[in-house]
Amino acid sequence: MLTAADAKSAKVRDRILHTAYRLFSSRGISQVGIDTILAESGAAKASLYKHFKSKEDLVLAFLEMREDLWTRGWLEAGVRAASDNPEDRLLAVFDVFDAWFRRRDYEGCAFVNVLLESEVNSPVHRAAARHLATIRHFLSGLAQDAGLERPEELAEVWHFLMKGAIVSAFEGERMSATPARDAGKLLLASWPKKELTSQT
Amino acid sequence: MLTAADAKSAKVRDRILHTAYRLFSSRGISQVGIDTILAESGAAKASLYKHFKSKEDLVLAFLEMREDLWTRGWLEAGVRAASDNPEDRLLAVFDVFDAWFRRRDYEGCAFVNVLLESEVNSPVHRAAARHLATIRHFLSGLAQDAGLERPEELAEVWHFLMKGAIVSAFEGERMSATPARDAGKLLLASWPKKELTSQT
DNA sequence: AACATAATAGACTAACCTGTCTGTATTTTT
DNA sequence: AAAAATACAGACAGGTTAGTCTATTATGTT
Repeated sequence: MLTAADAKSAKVRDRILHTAYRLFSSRGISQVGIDTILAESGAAKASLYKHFKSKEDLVLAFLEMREDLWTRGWLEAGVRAASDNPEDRLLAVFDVFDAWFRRRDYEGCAFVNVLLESEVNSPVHRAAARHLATIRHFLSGLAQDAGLERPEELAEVWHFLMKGAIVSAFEGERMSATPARDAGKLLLASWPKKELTSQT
Repeated sequence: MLTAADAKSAKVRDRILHTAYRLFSSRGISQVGIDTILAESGAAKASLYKHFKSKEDLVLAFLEMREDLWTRGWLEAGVRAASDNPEDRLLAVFDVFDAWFRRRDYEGCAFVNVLLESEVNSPVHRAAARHLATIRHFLSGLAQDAGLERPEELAEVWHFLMKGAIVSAFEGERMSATPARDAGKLLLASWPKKELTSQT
């Protein structure tokens, strides 16, 4: 049963997690201390350690939230809204990225950032890799729908272009979505397509 | 005049820098403390701060050294040794990467790592971006030699594939050089080439 | 041999970090 | 209204960090 006390407790957890989300996204994990999160969320230390057993646990929750909000709620939704055609949807990734890179508060891809700053094979590192695989899974679905051969290999290569453009944008090259999109178009044009076995 | 005292002084500086190089390369900047570098190099704290005015200064020296050893001494040299043909040299980047990714001590690209873990617009961040631009400059030279149109755009896209493969390898996908190379080959095949204005 | 230079060793400051624990106020349940 | 659960505030422990400073030792120069 869901009591009013539980609801309030969840509220504090949310406040902490949302503050952590904002701070971790923009400054990275190791650059944000527990105390900062507590100060900005107005929560007490005991509350944090009631809802999360450690900072690492909070980071894992942040990554989950990032997948919800960024991967699914923003990237996938934006791509699906852009077109009904699977090939166009693949290209639309870079249109969505273009708007992202131009944001003044552009902060790079949290999954890549966390992956590179965490210790190899640590739970956080593995989680970041898992969330990146989720993105590739979405891409290979699009490639499959587009009737492309070796959809998983295309997804991998597509992800190379995405990650490369993300890093370049972080270098200050905020227009990098355009050449990435163009390269993607060239690739798609020469990528082998499956024969249709039946027609309507 | 170069005295023997200067030579000894330079020796200590080198010992510190080489140790910093090894540690920064494998663990990143913020995960390596001054004390660790001193302990492993057997140098004294005063010696470090005699030769480098701060940790940031040491990091900048590390990045310079990384360009010498990694970019020029390893990547560029390896690519040039692989072939005389400019297009083949572009593809050879991924052959060199393939061996790199398979190393047990593969530690990712130090420039990308440092770029992502340093504060935007800080001296270290800008230096990392500068060293990445050096790599692109090398690539666009190859593209130019290959007679490709818009050599700088090809270099940018090529760098996307490289950085994407580097990050993927860090996720654990140690075979990522192969699809990157294949995608590069496809791209090269459809990339426009300059008309020859004269022939021998 | 005397002097100068530079290295080593390590104490120390002041600031940060994560995580525990104590006490108090607030709110919810009974 | 009493009891239980939770949040808040903050002290505290035990660790790390970058950088300064003081001695002492070793080496090179004159």
